[in-house]
Amino acid sequence: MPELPEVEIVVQGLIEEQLIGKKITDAHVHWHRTIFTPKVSEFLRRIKGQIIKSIHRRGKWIVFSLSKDTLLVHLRMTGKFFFSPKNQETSQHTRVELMLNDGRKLVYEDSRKFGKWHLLQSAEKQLNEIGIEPLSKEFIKEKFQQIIGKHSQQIKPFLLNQKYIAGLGNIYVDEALWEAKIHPQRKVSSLKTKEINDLHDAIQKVLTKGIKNQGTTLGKSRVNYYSVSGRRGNNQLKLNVFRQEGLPCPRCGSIIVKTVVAQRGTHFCPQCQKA
DNA sequence: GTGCCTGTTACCTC
DNA sequence: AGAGGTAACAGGCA
Repeated sequence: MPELPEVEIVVQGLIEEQLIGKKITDAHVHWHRTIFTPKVSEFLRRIKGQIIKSIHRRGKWIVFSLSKDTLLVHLRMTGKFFFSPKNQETSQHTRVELMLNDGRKLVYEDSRKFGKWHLLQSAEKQLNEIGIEPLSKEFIKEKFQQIIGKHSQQIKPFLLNQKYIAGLGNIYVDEALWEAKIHPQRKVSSLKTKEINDLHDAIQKVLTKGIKNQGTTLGKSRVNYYSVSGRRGNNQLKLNVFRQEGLPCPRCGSIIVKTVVAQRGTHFCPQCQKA
């Protein structure tokens, strides 16, 4: 599910729902392996009584600054947050609940159980391991050229690797490569300066558009992406290549194809994006 | 029912 | 270093 735009909308939703300033009075963990660090018993003991001071996004991580610790949450494929009245019955896919001092609870649901929580004294180590924020003012063309360097890898797995650029996933990588007219299997080292610059702009364009459209919600079921307030995104209606195989390319009219690159379903226009 | 697919990442071997 | 495979899981879909 969630890539940078979706995580950004989730963070905005948590803030809109007035989570900042609330105290965590208690916590329930229904699936122990969601809590990656520390042990569940210590997690419960430590998180109780802490106040949520601020919330922001770094790559695909949600970063909660608490009174004493930092809580990092990665939604992976199907993680989602919403608020419920404290006495609401726990639903099937609820993995963690944080009881708040305002009569509500913050519910974390994750049907596939891939999501991970870390409660840490400092999140520096985890957050320093990931690459540059593509929507930050530091992400300028010269910087991107430098990051691209002379890697021999294919461009698609390079962009998916969080240690180079933070926050891109399968949807937005396919969209950005289409936008920049670059074949997903081009070697990074073969890209010309013009192509790198085009790709830089394309990355910012597709992410900004995703945020503007409130994220991408594929399919109809509950396991897909929904905002904190339960809204679907709209970006799935605006995609140019992702899951558009068999349809005409919006730019040239050739038929969009789907292949596998780096074990991931990959969509591109064979006419606009030459190998 | 069966088998295949999925928006993420970590880990393994070659 | 990087490619390719597998795994963690559960549900949707043909």
